[in-house]
Amino acid sequence: MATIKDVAKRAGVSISTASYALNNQPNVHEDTRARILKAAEELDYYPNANARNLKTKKTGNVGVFIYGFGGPIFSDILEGIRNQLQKHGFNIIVTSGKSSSVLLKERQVDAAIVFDNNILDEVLIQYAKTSPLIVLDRTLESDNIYHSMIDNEGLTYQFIEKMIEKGYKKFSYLSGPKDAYNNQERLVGFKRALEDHKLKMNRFLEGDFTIHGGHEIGLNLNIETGHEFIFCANDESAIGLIQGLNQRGIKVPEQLAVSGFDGIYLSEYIQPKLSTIEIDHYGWGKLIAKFIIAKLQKTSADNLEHPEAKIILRESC
Amino acid sequence: MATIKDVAKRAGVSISTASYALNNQPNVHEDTRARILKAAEELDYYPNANARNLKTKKTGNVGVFIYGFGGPIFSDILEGIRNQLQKHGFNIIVTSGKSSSVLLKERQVDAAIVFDNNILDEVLIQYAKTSPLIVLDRTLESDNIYHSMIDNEGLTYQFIEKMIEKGYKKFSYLSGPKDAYNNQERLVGFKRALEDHKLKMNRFLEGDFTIHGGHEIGLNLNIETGHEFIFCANDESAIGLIQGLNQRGIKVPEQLAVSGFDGIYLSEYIQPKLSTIEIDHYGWGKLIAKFIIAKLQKTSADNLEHPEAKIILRESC
DNA sequence: CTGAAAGCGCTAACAC
DNA sequence: GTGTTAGCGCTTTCAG
Repeated sequence: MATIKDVAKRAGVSISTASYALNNQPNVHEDTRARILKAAEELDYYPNANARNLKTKKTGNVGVFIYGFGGPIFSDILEGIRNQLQKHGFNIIVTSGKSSSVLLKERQVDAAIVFDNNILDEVLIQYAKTSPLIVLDRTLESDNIYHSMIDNEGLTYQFIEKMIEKGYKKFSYLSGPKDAYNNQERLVGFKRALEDHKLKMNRFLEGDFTIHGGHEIGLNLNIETGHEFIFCANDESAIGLIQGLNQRGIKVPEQLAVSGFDGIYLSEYIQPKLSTIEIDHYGWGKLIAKFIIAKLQKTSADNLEHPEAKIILRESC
Repeated sequence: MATIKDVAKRAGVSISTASYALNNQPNVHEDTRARILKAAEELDYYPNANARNLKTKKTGNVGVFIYGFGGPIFSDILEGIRNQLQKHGFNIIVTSGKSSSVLLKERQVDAAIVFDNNILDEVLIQYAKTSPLIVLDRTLESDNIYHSMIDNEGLTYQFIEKMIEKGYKKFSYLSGPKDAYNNQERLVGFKRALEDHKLKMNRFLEGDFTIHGGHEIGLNLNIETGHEFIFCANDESAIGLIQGLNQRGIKVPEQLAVSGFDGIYLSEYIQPKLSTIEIDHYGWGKLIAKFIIAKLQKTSADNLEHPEAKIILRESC
């Protein structure tokens, strides 16, 4: 690999002049600059990131740490983040699992966006001592740590209230994993809405946020008398549930009403089309990235906003 | 941030001794080692990756470069790759878009796995001059570049042949984007199978690999007389197609047979269940990662295999 | 078993 | 406009 030294030698200048030219600094004679650039070109020179980063204490990378590569949610958020980041010359690096803590500890990224419960608080706090950090799935108060979260509780509350107005009376909850932050908050909103309207939860169905989990339940659920409304903690569960019900010939929403949460792409393509609480994930990603960029460039101190959401009533309830 | 110098000072040893201790080298007295480790602990010391990488010319990172974060395929492959990589102490870094070329050029990763048509051949060739590279979506012959690909053509051929044996005679093709490698190869296999059995393609439907694209077609397709078989270039198209057809009350497979390609999770959860060519994406990812690890550790020179696949006949044809 | 010192490739004062 | 040089934080010879 050619180094800046090679370029300098070939162009017949000193290393520093080469560096200046290569970094588009002024104060380099045009002819010299041209010679240097040409030499770099000929040698297939590309700066060594480690050396540069070591010196400048910056990497130009922003890390996104997620708990898994799967799922329709992350892909939208990631695309939103990427879009903004790359517009401003930052690289997006996404990782998951053990690698996350390593990259964080080694500071391989200038800023971090975290959506992974498995990363320890202390790792985050330590990281935030020097670099901005955004957490999306926990409340962790510390300097340099910022939050942006879905208003799970409020949105669920609103939604259930709307359904009550619509005449539903018998509400059940199909949950996500017990330890999932989103699930917990949604459940709180759900319960609170019912309480405030003097209703109580009909039954609690334990799911896992997956289509598979919902499907199993749909296949085996005993259908009660009285028009039941199953609020699913996310769209995937709801989709699986509906598929299972469909297979048994149970009509949604006629015999059983169902709704989801997230507003994933698929929710429009099932039958009946899923009613849900739609989160603007792509926009959320952009929002987050914009904030990070501002922080890194110290341009401003905007507030980090929360993602936009709206209730979408389609056919399933 | 504490550096190794701080640790050494606090432990009352030289920098080199500190380095040895921190890197679990032998030849350090246990007491000294303990003192150093304690100092490191107290100072929240963590090695600076850039300095280390600059010196060792290694990063411990393997990059995966994909054309987008969406889609059910990548998530499985990525999980497979991650699983293996992390088992062996490597980090997975995934990125997309402009960042890909940057990370590649700057050699921020010790090895690369590429599944993104947008990255230029020359960038890859340049990268491969020093580091192993696996391409999954193009044929690019060069030193240090390895391939692992789905046998798109062969599998499609086999599948169609099987369907011909089953009695189908009228085959149409629902494509992916024209420029997608996978799509092209599948089409070749499709046509060849028909030719070899003296049949010709009934019609060519232009899709885009998405549920949405398939759905539009399903909604608008004019149903011909004679039992038509629509081979979809991927599962998502097929799923969309079936949903569109369902909405119009057209029965699959009774009135129209459909099949997909990929074997995504969802394909089991639609009605009718989708018949498809299932690729073991997770296993593929593991395979790829294993090969990379061997290369990086120079353990062996295994051949890089191709992903496993099998034909899954469910209900849609 | 421990320390001194060179050097990885680059940036950025500082001098001229 | 250009060159000299220190030094980022670390690993690793080489001496002792």
